Amino acid sequence: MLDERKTAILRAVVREYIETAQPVGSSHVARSPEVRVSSATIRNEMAVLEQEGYLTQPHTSAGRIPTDKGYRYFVDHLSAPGRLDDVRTEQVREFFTSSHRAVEQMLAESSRLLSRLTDYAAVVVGPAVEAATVRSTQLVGLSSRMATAVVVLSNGTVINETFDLPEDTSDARIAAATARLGADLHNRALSGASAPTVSGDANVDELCHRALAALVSRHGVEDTPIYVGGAARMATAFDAVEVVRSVLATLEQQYVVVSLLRDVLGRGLSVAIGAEHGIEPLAACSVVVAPYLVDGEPVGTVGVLGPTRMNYPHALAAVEVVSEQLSAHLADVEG
Amino acid sequence: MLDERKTAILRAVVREYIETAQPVGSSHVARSPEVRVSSATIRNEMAVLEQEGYLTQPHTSAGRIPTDKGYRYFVDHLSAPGRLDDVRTEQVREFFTSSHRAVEQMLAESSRLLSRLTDYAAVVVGPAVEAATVRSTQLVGLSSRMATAVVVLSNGTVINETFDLPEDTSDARIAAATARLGADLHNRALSGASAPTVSGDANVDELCHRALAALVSRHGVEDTPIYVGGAARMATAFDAVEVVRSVLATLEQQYVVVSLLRDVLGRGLSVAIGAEHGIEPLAACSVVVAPYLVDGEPVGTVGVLGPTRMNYPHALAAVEVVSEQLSAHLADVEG
DNA sequence: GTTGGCAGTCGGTAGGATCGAGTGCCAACC
DNA sequence: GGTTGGCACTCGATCCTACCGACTGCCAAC
Repeated sequence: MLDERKTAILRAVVREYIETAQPVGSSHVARSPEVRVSSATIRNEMAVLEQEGYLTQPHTSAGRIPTDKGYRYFVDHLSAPGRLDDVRTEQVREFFTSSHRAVEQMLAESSRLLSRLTDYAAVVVGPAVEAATVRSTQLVGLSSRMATAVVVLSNGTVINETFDLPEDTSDARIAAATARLGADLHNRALSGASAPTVSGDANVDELCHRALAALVSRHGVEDTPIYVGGAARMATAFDAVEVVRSVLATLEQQYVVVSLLRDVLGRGLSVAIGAEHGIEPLAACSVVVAPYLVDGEPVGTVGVLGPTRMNYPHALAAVEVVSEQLSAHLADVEG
Repeated sequence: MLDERKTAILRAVVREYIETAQPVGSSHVARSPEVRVSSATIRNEMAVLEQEGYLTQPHTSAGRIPTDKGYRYFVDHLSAPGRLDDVRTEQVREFFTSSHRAVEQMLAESSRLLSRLTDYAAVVVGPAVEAATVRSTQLVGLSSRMATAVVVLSNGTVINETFDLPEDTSDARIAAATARLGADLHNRALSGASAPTVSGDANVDELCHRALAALVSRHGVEDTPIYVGGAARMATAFDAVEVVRSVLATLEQQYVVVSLLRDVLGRGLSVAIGAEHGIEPLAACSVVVAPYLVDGEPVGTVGVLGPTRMNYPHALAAVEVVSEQLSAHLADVEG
């Protein structure tokens, strides 16, 4: 735990660095009104803060910048909760009252909204397939050889997969299989679904089996869809083109992002700073995430991805508001 | 039309510049085996090529780089058709024989494949909703207030939208509306669908009306989904971070990309170089596109987006192969 | 028409001087 | 003993200069 003066100095350094992206020196800190000692004293304190790992120097004779540990202390102890300004709050409210699209589109647009609010990239992870139950199942023949299986889940999402038809499949058999699957799956979780009970017709059984196999095998946790909004803003956040490239490349790997955001699903509004999340190409990034809830249960997450020197109070406020509003509007769907 | 010698020189300049990204001087061209004159002669010829707008100098005393017009002449007259090497061809074939996902996933993965093949960003525009007919319609109640409408189209894509339920909607009425919509829409194009014929039940009519309104209003040409693969590779193609940012920002604007790729839908395999496509933020980019066909009709497009100094023969070959394979595999669905 | 030669241009790089923001340390001070 | 002003020192950033080298355009000779 840091004493009051170190606290004030650390806070001033973090604030200043977030704003200017320049290493901050003792004289800058001395100008801050909440620090009432001379720059010499500040220098001494900053040296201590560096020894203890809260600050670092890019090179001798430069100012200090916060380390991951420094940012961590800042978000845990030094930053006020943070509120979204009225204009932005209004934006969010207006967005959610006017938007009435399918759940998938709503999530995609939420990610864009969150990105606009914060000027960082935003990520939304869709509701977990496992947690939802099946509301409706439908098999539709597309050609003599192929069909598609469509499932509507209780959370409002729709998943579909195509599969090959067995020989000699008639429309009647597809209808029969639809009915059978509907009965078997209704109000059950898709993930737990086993092979359907055997009917009299081998062809129908085979149909059910293939449809179910296609659906289950391709909609596990790793396959949960993600929606990335404002990826272009990463290019403004970092000036090293190589960092931009590797961050964007990582964002394209759906399963990495899903597992990253899923990790924090149970923790409520939270922050992962720099290397904390353990994904090496994103070591220069911080993530602010919050789950959105349906019936009090977390089912998915929204998050903001920015440089470690992101504006945490603002990002936290934005993520919180969006996750709340999203929860409220998804509750309409599920309620 | 250029004489043979100018042709050879222009070709050499384009090839060299594509490879090295450095302005190429007369002596470099002289080293090319297909040019059998001295560098002095080449200098004269290059001066003419510059006057005529095929080449330009970044500054005096630098080599020449091709202009958009120069690239245009190159792709129209100077480059061999281009074949994909065997390893890559095999990759494509393997990809398409092993991939049996829903149409949407197949398109998304195709964009990633194309990006891997070329090392540029790739874009796939989904099949036009207008061209497809309805195979199946289903309304599913999600809560007492909301329902979702799911439509399977003949091209294998599935679209869905949620809408508010009127008061006092029973499951029976939803079923009735499903049946009515199914009858009205079956084998028709969704875009041409008008309000369904009036039934005896006002609530059912209202249901049909709302479902149809939600579906039609949000699935026009502008709303066609796009799949962008390998956007991160734009960061490698350009070193100016500002260009990267504006290109990525443009790629996020779905309707811009859709209209860009739709423009060339009827033209077969084609190339838009630099400013030709008229989208200002993409002036530093070229696009190689080809439609994919179902029943001989173009329904969507695949394309590669790279810097104007992209490897056109290679990109053309890759786009062509992928569009062909995609057509063939979508034919399975629709056939 | 082609060519070798040559003067001239100009970006890029290397070396050197300077500047200034910032540090660590120390002696003096309260 | 904690705090402070002062001071020597460090080191990146900036600017200048010189220089190199890759070009070009032009011209006279072939």
